[in-house]
Amino acid sequence: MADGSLGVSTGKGAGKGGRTAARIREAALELFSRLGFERATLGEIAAAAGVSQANLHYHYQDKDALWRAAMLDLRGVIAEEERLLEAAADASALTQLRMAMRLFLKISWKHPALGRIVALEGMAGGERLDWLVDHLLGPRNRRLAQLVQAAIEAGELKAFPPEQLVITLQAAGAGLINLTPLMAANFGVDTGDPAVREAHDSMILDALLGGLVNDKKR
Amino acid sequence: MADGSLGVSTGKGAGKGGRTAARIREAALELFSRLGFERATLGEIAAAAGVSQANLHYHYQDKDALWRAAMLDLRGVIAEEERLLEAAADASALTQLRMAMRLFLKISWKHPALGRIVALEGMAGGERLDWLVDHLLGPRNRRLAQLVQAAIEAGELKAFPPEQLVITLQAAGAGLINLTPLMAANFGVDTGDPAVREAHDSMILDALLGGLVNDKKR
DNA sequence: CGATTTCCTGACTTTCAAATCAGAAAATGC
DNA sequence: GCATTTTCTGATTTGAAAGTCAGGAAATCG
Repeated sequence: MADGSLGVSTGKGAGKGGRTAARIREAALELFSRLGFERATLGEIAAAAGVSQANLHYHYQDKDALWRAAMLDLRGVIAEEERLLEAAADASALTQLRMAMRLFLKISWKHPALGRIVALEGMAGGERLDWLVDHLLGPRNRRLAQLVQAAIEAGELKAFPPEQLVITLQAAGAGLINLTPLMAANFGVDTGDPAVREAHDSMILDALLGGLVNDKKR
Repeated sequence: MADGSLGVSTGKGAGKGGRTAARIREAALELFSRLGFERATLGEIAAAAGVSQANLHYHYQDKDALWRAAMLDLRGVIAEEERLLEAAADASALTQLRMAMRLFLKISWKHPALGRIVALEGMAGGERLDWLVDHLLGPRNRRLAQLVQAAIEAGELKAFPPEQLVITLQAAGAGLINLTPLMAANFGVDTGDPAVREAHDSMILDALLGGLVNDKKR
């Protein structure tokens, strides 16, 4: 049964096969998100996963299907974020927003593929972006925009267009993480260094987000 | 044959040949920066430029050479930025930095290809990124980092790692511009709208950069 | 155990884009 | 005008990656 049925174990003897499919998706996610859809070849993905190239076609019909399956693995990441945020639904909008930003940074360091995919496909447009908006990004972004809107209405945040603010905060937060190769090539800075990461997070939280807050509330 | 309509060049003398090559580079820059090197095909570029695919190989040896030639067209953009900044070399570091940010936004709206290229190749790494750092990005980024360093030493800016701040400000400033297709797909927002652009620029300048400045200087 | 299904691979075919080439068209020079 | 060079194109070749397939290995089941 080569239907490429998402990581969830189907019970019975899916032990080995499911793991192989998962390894393939992991390798695919890494390469797709770093290089983009066309630049990442099935040969590379197969090699990274330690399987034959033909095996990719056993588990997934074609390259597009593999791409979608790999992207769906990120749904768990988004869901976890949502779960944690809902636990704080009672706090002020600004507090929730700060928490969302912290979560976003944490997730971006742990799963850099998500931010890279947004950047890659968000610039290119087309069918894959539409698919991502439908299946992964749309609800999350709209929810965050509502949160920003609420913070503005509560007078806690300067009045900028919520959609633009959401996207810009994400771009600012994920920028350095996405641009790890540039940091290395241009400055010799290693973003794997915990000191770099901490400096980055406090820069985003203290400085950037701080600048958006209404002075009277600071 | 095809539709050789483009024949009549308005320019005189050596106008035609140079103009054709320039049109090819323009089309190449747009497509390379939006889609990335491999996703952009020579066929598309040729069609966008209104010439045959073989013509691309007449003016440029191969796809790589065309890519580099298209990138070099951006040197003029960088040089212009540098020229304007040098005119204000006497102002305080913070003033220069604000000016640099304004310039960066203006340039990013006018030449969105530059920001997209940084994002695309800066994420992927590899030979093309190294080439870009050597020929286009390196000096500019290091100069900006020095400016930030000076502003910090003058006590005008909070003390964050200059390289990280430079990259993050660029990511924040170009984020929405790069992600124009995402803004359209996810929110139906058209970044061509002047109102959107103005709101974005003031958001970046007032809020984000404002947040980085030392309170005592505000 | 043998039978059956699931999983996986090497070898092959197809497809598509990059690169080449011979020569036509247009510009330039005499 | 004719000759020469430059510019450009259609047709073709080349190469690399996607996709197919027959069958082998391994797990599962009676």
